[in-house]
Amino acid sequence: MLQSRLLDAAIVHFGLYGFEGASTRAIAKASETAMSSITYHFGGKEGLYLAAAEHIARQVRERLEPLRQRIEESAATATHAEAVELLLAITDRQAEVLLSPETEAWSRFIVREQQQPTEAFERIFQGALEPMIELILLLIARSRPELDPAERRAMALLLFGQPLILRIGRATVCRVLGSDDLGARESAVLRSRLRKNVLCILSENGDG
Amino acid sequence: MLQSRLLDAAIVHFGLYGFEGASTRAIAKASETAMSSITYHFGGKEGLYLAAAEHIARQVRERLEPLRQRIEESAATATHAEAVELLLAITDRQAEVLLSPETEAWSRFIVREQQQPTEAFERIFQGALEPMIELILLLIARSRPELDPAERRAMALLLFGQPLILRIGRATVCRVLGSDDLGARESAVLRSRLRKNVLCILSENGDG
DNA sequence: GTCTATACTACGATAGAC
DNA sequence: GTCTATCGTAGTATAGAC
Repeated sequence: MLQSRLLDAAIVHFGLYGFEGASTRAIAKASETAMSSITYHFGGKEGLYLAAAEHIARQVRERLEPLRQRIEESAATATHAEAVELLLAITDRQAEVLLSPETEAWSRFIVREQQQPTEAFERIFQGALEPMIELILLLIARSRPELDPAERRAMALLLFGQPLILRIGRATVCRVLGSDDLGARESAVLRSRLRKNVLCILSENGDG
Repeated sequence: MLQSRLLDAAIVHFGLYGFEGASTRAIAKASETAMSSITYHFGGKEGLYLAAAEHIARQVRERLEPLRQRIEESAATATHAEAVELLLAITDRQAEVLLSPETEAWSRFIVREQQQPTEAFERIFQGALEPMIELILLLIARSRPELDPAERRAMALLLFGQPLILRIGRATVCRVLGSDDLGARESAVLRSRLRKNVLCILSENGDG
C-alpha cells in the first residue's frame, strides 16, 4: 500500500535527517512513487511528518497492548510480589523492544521529538509513552505505597528511562561491550542485569 | 573570539537540525560573520562539524576532571563503602550536568551521533564518554568484585545510562512531573531518587 | 490517484576585493 | 582575516496531463 510505504520511508528519513534535513523527493523515491503523492495523500511535508508520528505511536501501543490488558486486570488486587513481577515484565519487554532492530527508526524519530518537541511529540506521548508510564505508576503505587506521589513519579521515570540506553546510547553500549552489534549473548547479559537492577530498586534494602 | 562563537553556534545548529539540515549560512549569521569564514577557519562544513565534536568532548572532560582526579587517587585503595560513595558522586554529578540548561545543545549533538555514529562519535567517545565509563568500571570492580567482567560492564552501562533520561527524555520527564521545566524542586526529587536507586543497585539485597 | 514539468527558494563552495 | 558576488545543485510546492 502506497500510504504505508510512504509512512515507513518517512519515519526512516525523518529519523535520520530530521524534519528539515529529510527530503520529500528521497522519501518518495524510497517508496517508489512521485513526490507529489505526498502532497496528495498527506497535504505536504508537515502532514506526512505528523502522520508518521501517529504511525509510530500506534505500533508502539500495539506492542504494549497484551501486557497492558494483563496489568489492568490484576493491578487493583495485586500483592506486592505480583506488582513487582509485573514491573519486571514491563521493563523487560521494553528492553526487548528497544534491543530489536526494527525499533531503530522509531527511536531516532522519537528522540528527535524529545529534544525539540513539536505537535508530533504530543501524539507520540499521548498515544504511546503516557499509557506505559501510567501502568508503571499504577504498579509502583501498589508495590511501594509508602512513597509520596512525587517520589513515585521520579521512580517511574528512572525505571522507564533505564532501558533507554540500549537504544539511544547504542554506539556507546557496543563500544563498551567490545562488540559490533548487540547479539543474543550481549542482550542476555544486559537484560539479566536490568532485571536485577529493577528488583533491587523495588525492594530497596539500601539505607535509602 | 570568532572561532569559538562559530563552534558554539555550530553545536546548537547541528544539534537541532543535524549535519545535513543545518545551514552554514545560518551558523555564520548567528556568529555574526560571513559564511566563508567557516571555509577559512575549518575548511568547510565537515571540518566545522568535527571541530564542534571536539569542542564538546573537551568541555565535558573539563567538567569531569576534578572528580576524575579524586577517584584515580583513591580508587586502588578504596574500601567497599568508599567505592560506593564515589560512584554516587559520579552519577550525581552526571545528573547535575544533565539537568543544567547549558548541556542541552551538547546533548542534542551527542544523541545524533549515538544514533548514527560518524567520525565525530569517535572523538566524543574517546574524549569524554570512555574516560567516565572507565572510572565507573574501576569503582564497580572494587565495590562488586564477585561479578564477572561482562556483568560489570552491563552494570556500568546501566548506571551510566540511568541519568540520561533527565536530558534525553526531557519532554517526557516534564510532562510526567506536570511541570514546564525542571526547577530546583523537581531536580531535587529526581536526584534524590537517583541516588537511592544507585545505592540499591550497588548493595544488591534483591534476590539477584 | 499518480505522473511530469516548472517556478521559486536556499544550500555549500569558491573566487576575488579589501 | 573577513567580506561580497556568483555558480551549480537540490529543496518544496504546484499546475496540469493522463
